[in-house]
Amino acid sequence: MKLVEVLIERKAESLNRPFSYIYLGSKEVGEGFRVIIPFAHSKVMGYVINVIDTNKSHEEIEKETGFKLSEVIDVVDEKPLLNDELMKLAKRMSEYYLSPLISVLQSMLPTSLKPSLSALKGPKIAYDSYLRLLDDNEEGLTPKQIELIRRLKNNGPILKKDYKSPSIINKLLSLNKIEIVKVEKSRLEIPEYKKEKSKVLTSDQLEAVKSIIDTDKTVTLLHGVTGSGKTEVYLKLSELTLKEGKNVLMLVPEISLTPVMVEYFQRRFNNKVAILHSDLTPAEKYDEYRRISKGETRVVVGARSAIFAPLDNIGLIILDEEHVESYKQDSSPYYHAKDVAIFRAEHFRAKVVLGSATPSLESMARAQKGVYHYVRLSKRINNQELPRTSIIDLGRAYNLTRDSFIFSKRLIDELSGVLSRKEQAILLINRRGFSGYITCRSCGHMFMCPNCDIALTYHKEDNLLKCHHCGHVELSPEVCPNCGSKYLSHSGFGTERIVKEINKLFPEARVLRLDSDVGEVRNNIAKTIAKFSNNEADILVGTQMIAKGHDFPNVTLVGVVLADIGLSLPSFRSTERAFELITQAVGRSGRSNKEGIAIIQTYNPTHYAISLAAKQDYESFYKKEMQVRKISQYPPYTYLASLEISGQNEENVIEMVHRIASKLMEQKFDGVTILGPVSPFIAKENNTYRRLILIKYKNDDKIKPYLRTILDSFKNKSQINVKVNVDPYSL
DNA sequence: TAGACCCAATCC
DNA sequence: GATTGGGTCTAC
Repeated sequence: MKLVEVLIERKAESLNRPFSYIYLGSKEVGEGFRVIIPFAHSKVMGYVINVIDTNKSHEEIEKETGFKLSEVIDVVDEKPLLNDELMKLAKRMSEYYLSPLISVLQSMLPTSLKPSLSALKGPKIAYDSYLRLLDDNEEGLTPKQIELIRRLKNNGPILKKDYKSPSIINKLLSLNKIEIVKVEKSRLEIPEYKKEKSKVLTSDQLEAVKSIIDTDKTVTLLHGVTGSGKTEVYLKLSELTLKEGKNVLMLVPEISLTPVMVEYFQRRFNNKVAILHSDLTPAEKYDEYRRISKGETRVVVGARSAIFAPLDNIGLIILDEEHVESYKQDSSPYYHAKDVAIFRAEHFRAKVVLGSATPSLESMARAQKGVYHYVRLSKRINNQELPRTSIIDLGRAYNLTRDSFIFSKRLIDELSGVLSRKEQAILLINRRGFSGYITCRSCGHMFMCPNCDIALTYHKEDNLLKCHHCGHVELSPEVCPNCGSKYLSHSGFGTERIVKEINKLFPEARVLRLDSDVGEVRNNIAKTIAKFSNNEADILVGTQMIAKGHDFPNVTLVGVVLADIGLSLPSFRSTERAFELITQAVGRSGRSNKEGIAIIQTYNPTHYAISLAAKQDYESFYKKEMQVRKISQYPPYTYLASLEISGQNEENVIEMVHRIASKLMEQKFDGVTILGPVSPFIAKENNTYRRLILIKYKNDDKIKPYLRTILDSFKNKSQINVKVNVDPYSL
């Protein structure tokens, strides 16, 4: 008899422990197999983490453990889902991030292979059926049958669906003249490109490649200004890695950047590329995952979750635009793709390359300390000039006209210049929605989400108020429900408002809009970007997603419509984020032989994040911001973790968070500071109340195990949930 | 007094 | 996280 220990698919800390079952069947089971089991009045999927063979009887085991044991209903898999390396990785992540192992596994695997009952409804292997010749003896056959036999003889197997007459196929099948062969097919179509020879590198690029190859450090920070040709360095390094017989994992920060990167790799390396990101359909993702784990592909390109690609024998992992926050998953299981990359690289003795024009302070600090190897690319290819940049102070009346509240005189002038020269412009804003929030001008009433503690956002397109956190939707009101006034203020502005403003000022201009609302529909991002690249529009209006990576040669004007948004967000990273966004946006302008300019509109023209971004002066910003971090003792001077307590009952949550905070403070760990309890940015979401405790620490060897014991102490409390976010980005 | 509704307990 | 069952509320 087998005693099977399984993790349950539910991702609550109170269920983060193995449950034991009896297995009497004859199928193979072991670590990494999924099983279907009864659990608390329902059926669930379990993930086996241990199997014990025993001679003891059912009753004896129950007496020993004190549990009533149920039987495994069925074993789902024929072999373990993950190889040794990935299983060890999952365990290491679960320890480092203090996240339940089951939720790490859930996010590592494609939907259809997750340990979850719903996965069973997911896609299966797809096949193409081919007709293959067995016997070419034509005796006694009709002319039509002979025709098919000869076609197969001359051309080899053909797709069954390409041959229209099933009766002839069936006849020949029954005569054993032909057979049907099933071949696995991939449902993701990756376009083919003409193969290209590798480019001749500049001396800077060559030196960078050489230095990365030579270093004995695992991680290299490749710090290259925008337009310095980092991509060519990636490609050269990949070429060398592949030559050595090792494989390459290439990460990009946004799904929308994958097609471009895939094209680069396809042109160089001939159909060896697989794609992995969360916008593939479940079937496509399943096929790519299988293709990779069978070793049919040697390069994987994708966004954050591609870091879990079941690629073996990895020699090189590249994170392009390493500073981008989307590499950090800020929901359970919390992980940063950079850390996972390093974990995997250590296992394979592979190299990690972090590329950026504006490295995160954390990475730069590590490079300066010598933890990472540091390589600088300081020249733009072809010695292109950086765009001329102007900061426009929106607080000065003389910068504005009566025609527009949003665009300054200067920006309007530059836009009309771009339009008349048939060039292109990008306008950037970092918030979505038509206007931020609606308020009543008479009584100040705010329209709030009934489930969450945040304001509803007004969407012009469908005239609805939407909650961006729980999905609550309501009709946009005509009058204030509080005082009956019909004067409602639509304040703030987003991409929709800007598009409307352009339509008013330049009715003839062709405008495209790109933000996460547009991007929700599959492929829309790629389509919009392709249209803009093809000069099918004059102006592209978008949120941060257009600031990164894309190379639009005809763009000569970049406008940051309101640089201040983001500066005042309640996060110690907001200044860094604003600096990066503006720097990257400015770098989009003038990427070919035409001169580019950038206009930054702001109410804070003297803020160092804005003035230094305008000058593209990373070094000064780094120094300045590091001082700020040092004074306030934030990363990279300390590590940060947040402990979240949540539950339906607000009073219980508050009482519990205070109890834990004082317990933590009593410990008086060396180099550990406890902050809070604090209310998070969103203190109520979906009728669940949340409170946070922030923990700053210099090293984790005392505090992490202690946090583990706190989590463990909640294993029999289900009204209150606890989570720890290690290295959090949003609070 | 049945059905609706809420909450806490339990899960091997 | 899902289900259950028991307690309380509520409408006729």
